[in-house]
Amino acid sequence: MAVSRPGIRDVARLAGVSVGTVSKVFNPSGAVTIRMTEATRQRVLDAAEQLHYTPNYGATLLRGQSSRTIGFSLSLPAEVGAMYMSDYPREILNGLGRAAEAGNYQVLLIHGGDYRNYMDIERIDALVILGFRVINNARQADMLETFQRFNRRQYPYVVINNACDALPIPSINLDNRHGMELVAGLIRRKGYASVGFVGELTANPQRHHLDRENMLREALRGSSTDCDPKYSLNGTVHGAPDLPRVGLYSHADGMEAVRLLHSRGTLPRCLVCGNDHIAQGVICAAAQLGLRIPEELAVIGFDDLAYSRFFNPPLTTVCQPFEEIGRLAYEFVIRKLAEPEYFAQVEIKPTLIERSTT
Amino acid sequence: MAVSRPGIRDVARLAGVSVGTVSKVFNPSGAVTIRMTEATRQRVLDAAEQLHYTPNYGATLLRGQSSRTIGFSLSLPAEVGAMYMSDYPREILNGLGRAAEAGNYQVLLIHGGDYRNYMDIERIDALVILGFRVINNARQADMLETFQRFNRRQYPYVVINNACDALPIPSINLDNRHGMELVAGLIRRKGYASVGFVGELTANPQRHHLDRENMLREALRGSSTDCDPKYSLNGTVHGAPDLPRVGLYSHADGMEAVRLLHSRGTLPRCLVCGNDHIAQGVICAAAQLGLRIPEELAVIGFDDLAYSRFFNPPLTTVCQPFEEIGRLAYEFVIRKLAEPEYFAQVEIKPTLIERSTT
DNA sequence: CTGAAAGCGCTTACAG
DNA sequence: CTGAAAGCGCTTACAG
Repeated sequence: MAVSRPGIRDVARLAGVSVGTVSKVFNPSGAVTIRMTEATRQRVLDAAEQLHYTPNYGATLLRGQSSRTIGFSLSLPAEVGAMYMSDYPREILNGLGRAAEAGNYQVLLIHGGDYRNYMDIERIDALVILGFRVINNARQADMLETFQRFNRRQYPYVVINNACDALPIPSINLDNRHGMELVAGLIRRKGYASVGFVGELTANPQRHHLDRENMLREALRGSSTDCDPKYSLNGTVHGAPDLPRVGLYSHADGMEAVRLLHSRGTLPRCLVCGNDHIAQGVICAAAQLGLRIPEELAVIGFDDLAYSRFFNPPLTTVCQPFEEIGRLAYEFVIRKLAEPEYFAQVEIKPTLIERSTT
Repeated sequence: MAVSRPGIRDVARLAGVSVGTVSKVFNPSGAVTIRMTEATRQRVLDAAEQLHYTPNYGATLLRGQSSRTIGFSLSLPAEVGAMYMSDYPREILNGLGRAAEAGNYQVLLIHGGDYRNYMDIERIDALVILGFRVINNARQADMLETFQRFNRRQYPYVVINNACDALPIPSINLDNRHGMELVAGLIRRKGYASVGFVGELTANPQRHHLDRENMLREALRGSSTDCDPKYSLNGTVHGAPDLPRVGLYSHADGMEAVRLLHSRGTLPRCLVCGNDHIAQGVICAAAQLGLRIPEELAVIGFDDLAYSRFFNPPLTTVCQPFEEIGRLAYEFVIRKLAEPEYFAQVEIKPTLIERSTT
């Protein structure tokens, strides 16, 4: 980096044009209304090539109005560690990344609490935050204050999985209730006699697991299916180890849940799982116990990860369109960039994918 | 962004100090040797807080020497699409990201061919490239030229899975041969009568699958195991569809391979798979055919993804320490940043994890 | 299109 | 520590 690099004046000198012209060549969408012939443009490009000139990013950023960068923040609770991308954040990122690429934006991964000031310093134009809703989040008060500030300044940001109920924030949320209604419909059709729900076996689980369990129970109201709580394990479980969170994976929770329910004699006919990781653990443990799926135990997941169709057996699950969600997040902030008053809370409808575990 | 934001002079005025002092507070490791009392520092911080001042990133970048940003590039071939992060890149990114976070660096995801000039424009301090070696890579010549330029300028970069044989480039590579020797050792111990290899069923597969098949065959030389090519499917397969690459997933290749080998009557006693995705597909298809694993068909994977231990049955596989590789990549470029002459080609030894598919 | 210049918001060297 | 200033490498407004 110590090497003295050519500047815009060097290129201008070599090409025999003014610096304004060079600037315009490298900044065609800028405010300056210089018009030039293709021959002039080519002469500038040739000179730049010859000198190995590239515009300095810091200077461009300082003078220009855009960093052409979108931040992506995993606002994880402290116990997970600030940087841990599991399967579904990765799929959202793929959708966001491809949309950004098409729009000539880059994606900056932002660790930990840093996301709070990247727009202040103009390092990013917009921010996509992936919410992570747990029962006890030490960062809740801090997030509330941050989002209030963002709103006051009309920053272009959006939260996927709204993690802040106390405030109306721009967000993209999955309609969990609709998802559980689809699941309940399947259970009624199949006529399973009993149903349980498996979430995370920890005192501080993600809230959507608790929500989904409640919504499932409500959707099954009036049916002949037995939903007694004894069939379910979700959150703090007496007699179960509080499983340490390893990254964002929860396969082990599914395995442990099956073992516990089985040993207690309360394994239901069908287990609905808070996500596909848990379902994979459930299938793994059930197979080890010699249970046939779906004849003796039906399993329903939630998420439809890229590889859930290759489970043994292939998983029946609720499909979240993750890449689509990533793309929508991109479009959301781009629109907000153009319309400072724009506000929305987008709701996404999941679908049900029936495979071989039901 | 139209709002006029407070500058360093505003803070200096309010705190009753010089701009140099403010700069030093926000830039403690800078070259200037201003010393101040804790009381002065606190006064500056209070003034900044009151004005909601944050240093402008563009100006800092222009004047300073570091962007404190490391680029991460997935140099995928065009047919995959420029932005597609599958399982193992994600795990490498997690390792890189956490190391970067600890070192106060950010990670910028770089799409497509852009990685070629991000160091030129000083947008990033260093670059980690994840190589993707296919038989025919249209970008090969371009990569060669790029790496030559990087070497000439002593840029801090490192390639994980060296994708450019024609040039000595700083790299971190897995010792595939060692991995396949471990696999061969297991096969000898188990005494499997016949062994095949399943890679990607496409005319343009990843080279490491072909390498691994060859290395396996060499490692089994002299054993009683039958390695006849009829048991293997890797690359172009006559009679098989050329499976379109969906992202970087290859589960479908594993499924298709089992169906084909089975219908031809050449399913071996043990299938070694080019990666765990293929292994998952193999298990899924074998179960559908009613084959018992491992009694009738043994399966060995490669990678040890985070969830391979939860396959049904849990997968025996060669373990790549992906997060460790990400961390090593970080340390590599940080060292190169400090020692411009530093060069290395690091080799990583995989280990064998025996679970229930053998 | 040119050419000379202001200024973005910082860091740093300098004289005190 | 202060205070005034140069300068990083650009973009842009201005007069021609």
